[in-house]
Amino acid sequence: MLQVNYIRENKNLVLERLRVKNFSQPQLIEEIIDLDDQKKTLQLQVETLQANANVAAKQVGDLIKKGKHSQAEAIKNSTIIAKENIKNLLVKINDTEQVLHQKLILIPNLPHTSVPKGKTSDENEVVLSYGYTPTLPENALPHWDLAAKYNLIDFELGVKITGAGFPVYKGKGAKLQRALINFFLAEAEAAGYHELMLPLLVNEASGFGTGQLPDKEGQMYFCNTDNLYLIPTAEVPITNLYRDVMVKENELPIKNCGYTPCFRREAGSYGAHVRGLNRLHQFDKVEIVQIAQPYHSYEILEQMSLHVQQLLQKLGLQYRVLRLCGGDMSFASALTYDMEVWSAAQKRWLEVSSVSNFETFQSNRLKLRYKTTEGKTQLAHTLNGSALALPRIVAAILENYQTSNSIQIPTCLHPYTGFASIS
RNA sequence: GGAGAGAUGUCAGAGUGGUCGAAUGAGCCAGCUUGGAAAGCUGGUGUACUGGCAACGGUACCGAGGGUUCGAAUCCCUCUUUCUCCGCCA
Repeated sequence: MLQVNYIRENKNLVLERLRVKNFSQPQLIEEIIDLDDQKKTLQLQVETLQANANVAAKQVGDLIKKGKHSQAEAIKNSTIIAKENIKNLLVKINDTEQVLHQKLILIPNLPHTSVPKGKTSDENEVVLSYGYTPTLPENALPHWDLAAKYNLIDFELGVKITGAGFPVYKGKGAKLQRALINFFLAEAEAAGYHELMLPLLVNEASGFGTGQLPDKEGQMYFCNTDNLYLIPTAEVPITNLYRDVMVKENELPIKNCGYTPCFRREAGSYGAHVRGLNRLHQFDKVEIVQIAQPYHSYEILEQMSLHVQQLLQKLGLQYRVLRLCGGDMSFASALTYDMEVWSAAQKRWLEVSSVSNFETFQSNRLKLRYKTTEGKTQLAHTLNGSALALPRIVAAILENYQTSNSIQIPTCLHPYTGFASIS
């Protein structure tokens, strides 16, 4: 959520930046400023009345103490009208604020100046490519066939007990999952992240704090009886740990990480491109999250991007880094890098990580602030990234490391799997 | 799930319907003191919105939301949450 005062003071810049994100309702900016003006006028009125009422109430107290009851009664009567006015004005202010808020939360975050213009993922900018395309054996298989061939993942069993998109990992397939999680967590810890184990269900305030609500309500599973949402990413519980929190500047940057399953409804996405592990309703992910001073956040974004890239390098996967264009970025992000690995048998890029700087967009909703060493309070910047999401990594490992009769496990995982190949 | 007791500032912890943004203590910051430190002394020390060029003001906030009242931290209602006891349970 943007700050009203920022919008007011930088109206033209805001409008220009929103064009990069292809924002379709620029008139909202003017409406927001108008509503804020109205609110201020009303607030000034009501506060004047309240100040008078406070004085009057004090006078009544004094007069009663001095035994001047008739004078006290006179003042009492005179305040009754003012009270009515205050009440009405407060209702008006509340209404205005609500309309203002409703409009404000429709404004996406402003993209960073380096964000390319563009409407679709075709216009994302390839920042760098790394690694070589592996040479596969003649009869190379896509990962879903490999998963069946080596009895690693059972998609049909998942359909039976839950539904499509909830695979059952078996034997070495399950162990590979556990190994990847441990590898990712160990790497995150080595990079200075503090490990957390988190609730998988969150309340509405948390969903709002990180921007999933109201924007992506339909993407989250919802437990009606208890009013809780299943988390679509560990970003939600981790970042919301700092909702309504004031941190000290010398504590920054705060680096947290956590492994969680992630639940996404992915309503309306079916077909060949979501086959196998390409898109799931439940998947595992290690997330890294940082809270930083505004003047450090872009440097930190690069560090986080590097951290993710190093994971991919250690896994020996060919990847590329994209800077998302305005049209492909998320609502809340100011700058996002997507990492994609090459899925050699499917012959396509798979997104395995997304690293974003939200600047103050989340922290304004969260009321996550820090006190500078000079004693000023200001909103912190929040950043997060997947490091990494498992299913597509597994897909790429299975496909890229296949031989005609086995799958070789990347060396960095051997200490975690306890085996070097699957056959 | 049932019964009871709580929720006050950074923390601990007072608080009679008016003099309460809130005692007291600790912490923290600054100054004095000191060769330096500790102790001691003095002063300061919440957040949000808002008026004003500023100096300096105003309003709101005692878990959240309503209500009673001229006036609410204090009384009433609802909710959230913590603790204790009982029940159930991995």
